[in-house]
Amino acid sequence: MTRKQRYQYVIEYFKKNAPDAETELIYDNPYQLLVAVILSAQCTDKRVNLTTPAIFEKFPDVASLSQTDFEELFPFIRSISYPNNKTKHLIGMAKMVMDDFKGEIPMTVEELIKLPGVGRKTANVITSVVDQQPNMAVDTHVYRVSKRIGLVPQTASTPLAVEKELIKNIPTELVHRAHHWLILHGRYICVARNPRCEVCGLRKICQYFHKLNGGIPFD
DNA sequence: ATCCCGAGGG
DNA sequence: CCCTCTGGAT
Repeated sequence: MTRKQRYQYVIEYFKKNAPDAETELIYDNPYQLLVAVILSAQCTDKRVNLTTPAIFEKFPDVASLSQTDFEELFPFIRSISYPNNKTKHLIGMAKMVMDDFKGEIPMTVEELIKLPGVGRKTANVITSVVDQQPNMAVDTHVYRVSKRIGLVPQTASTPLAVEKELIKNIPTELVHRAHHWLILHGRYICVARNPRCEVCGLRKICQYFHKLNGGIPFD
């Protein structure tokens, strides 16, 4: 099976069997989305949603967030992974937006990754969701699933390499939906440990499944 | 007990 | 490339 055929198969599958999201990050504007995504590392959306309302009430915009300090913000972040780092990142991010970007959250990947706490994955989320740019955020789910089902060569060993490969092969108009599909498939079916291959409609073309089963297809 | 929905730093 | 940060989910 060629790579192109593989993509066609996977896209057709997801078009017919789009996974449903149980929880999504809750936000009203780009500022809130940026804060939520920074907080989401190694943490469920559900838990992030539990903490953000209080943060958004106390700090309704970048300007107010830029004026707080560690002691004031930390309690809001306390129950999320890496609270020390994330508290510093949020304040640093807000200060830089005020000082270097005139209080407006920048909307290019190159500018966004200059912000503390914002790496390539976060920058791709912001630009694609807020500005509909055809960017692919490669988090651990997208990375794992893409490699398992063979959308990218096994030699693609970094998130950036996987991102380039996916962007090269997925039609621009489908990038946003494909991102969603891969995330949710990874979150609910193709989980890191003990993937639920028995309920996965992609196992027929899945290299990882075949490897787990000694190269013998399930059906 | 062990793993996990990134980023920064050495 | 490796390590660290960390609480919560399971």
